[in-house]
Amino acid sequence: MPHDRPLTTAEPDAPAESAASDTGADAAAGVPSAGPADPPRRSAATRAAILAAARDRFAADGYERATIRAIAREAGIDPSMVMRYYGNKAGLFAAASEIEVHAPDLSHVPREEAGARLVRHFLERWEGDEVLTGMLRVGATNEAGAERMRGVFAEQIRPVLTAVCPVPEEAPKRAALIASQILGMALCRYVLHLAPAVALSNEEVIAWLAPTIQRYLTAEQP
Amino acid sequence: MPHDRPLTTAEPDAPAESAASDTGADAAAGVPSAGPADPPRRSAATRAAILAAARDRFAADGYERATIRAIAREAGIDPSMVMRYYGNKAGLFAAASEIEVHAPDLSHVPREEAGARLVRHFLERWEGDEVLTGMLRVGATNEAGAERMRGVFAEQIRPVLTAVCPVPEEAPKRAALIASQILGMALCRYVLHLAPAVALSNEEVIAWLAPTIQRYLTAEQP
DNA sequence: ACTGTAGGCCAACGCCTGTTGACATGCCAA
DNA sequence: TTGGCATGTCAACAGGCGTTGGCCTACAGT
Repeated sequence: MPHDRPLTTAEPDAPAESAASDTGADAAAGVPSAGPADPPRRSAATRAAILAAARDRFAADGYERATIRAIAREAGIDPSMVMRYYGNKAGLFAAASEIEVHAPDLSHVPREEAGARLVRHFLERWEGDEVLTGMLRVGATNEAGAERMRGVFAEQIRPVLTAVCPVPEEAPKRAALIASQILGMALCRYVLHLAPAVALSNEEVIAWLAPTIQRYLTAEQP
Repeated sequence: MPHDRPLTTAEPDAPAESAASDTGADAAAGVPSAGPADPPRRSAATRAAILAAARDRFAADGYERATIRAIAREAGIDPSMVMRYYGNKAGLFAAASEIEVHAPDLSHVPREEAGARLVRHFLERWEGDEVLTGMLRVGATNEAGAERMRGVFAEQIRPVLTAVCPVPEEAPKRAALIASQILGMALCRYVLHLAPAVALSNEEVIAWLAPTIQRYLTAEQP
């Protein structure tokens, strides 16, 4: 049963070079010139096109239904190019699923406004970037997607809350509670399309959820 | 692109009979003898085995990765039997994904205990039946799965809350809020396996979530 | 005892998938 | 000018998928 290891091998050999030649692999990661004197690779545009198409297809179709052929077609290149630049499908996903949540700095926000601030930020974030919805989709079915979401939680959400948490040891627990409410609302609105959840206005969502988040963040443990 | 209509055709021709002979199709739905004088079909055991295996595979692997061949293997029969009894993969999924949430009757529960009661019920429900986790998984990626979850919400969750809602018109909105928190926690604990969410004891979850649910249920609109 | 039919298996179909290797092209340095 | 190498295309591979139709077996009604 080869599908028992969906793509847990993504990290080890993700940016695999088929030939030992690809020195400019980081160009696609957002750092155009990090090496000592690397020539601006002509393939940068293609890499970016592949990555954009991959994000699009993964977000819309999930991991399994998003095919390399469809991604290549959308990027306007041959499927074999995807393999050359990203090794295999798992490697492509690993590269395409790097997401930035831009959690707001709460240390200069009045304590009692933190909840509303958080909810509003994530609401806007979610509606402005369908990749987040896609990650939720993939994270539910695919182990690598789930791992990516755990990473985002640990590296981007938890630290922000730890900074404002009176008792830092409680931060992970409180962060998980907050994540559960925010992800749950995103799931109902943007993935499941639950009618009453979709019908809520953004301001309604904020008004209802902010006190919840506020309590998870600052109330003493029950 | 044939995968643009994943299985929205599930409902129309789900229990398709290949030959016009299968009069006992409802036997698998839990009603062993509903017809006037139907002979107890010998195939009932096979149908049940297929259904059990299908629930298992769909829940563990999601819709796309759960293959008919694997389901048949687990049920100990030939893949073609699945087609005979359930028409196609979409029909099998439609039959296998009928879930009963058994939402508790809240009309005889003290108003202020309703939140805790709900959280406890769903927590136990979720831990006792991995099919619920599977539905969450499938609902995130697959349109038919999402439709099924919307159905469960509309037919099993909303009515229970409408019965105890002071202003019945607000019931859908409040039900959606409650669903967002409960599904969100289930997502973090049982699907994403977010470490701090998994680490929470059931009593902790209840203590934290009950006031939230209670407020969504009974507080006046903000 | 005979026969119709439901239950079940087997082998194959056409299609799509991820992945690979051979081959063309064009840029850049020597 | 000539070589090497990055870029890219094409065609094919092996395998898995959902699905189909034919064939065998055994039970039930007459």
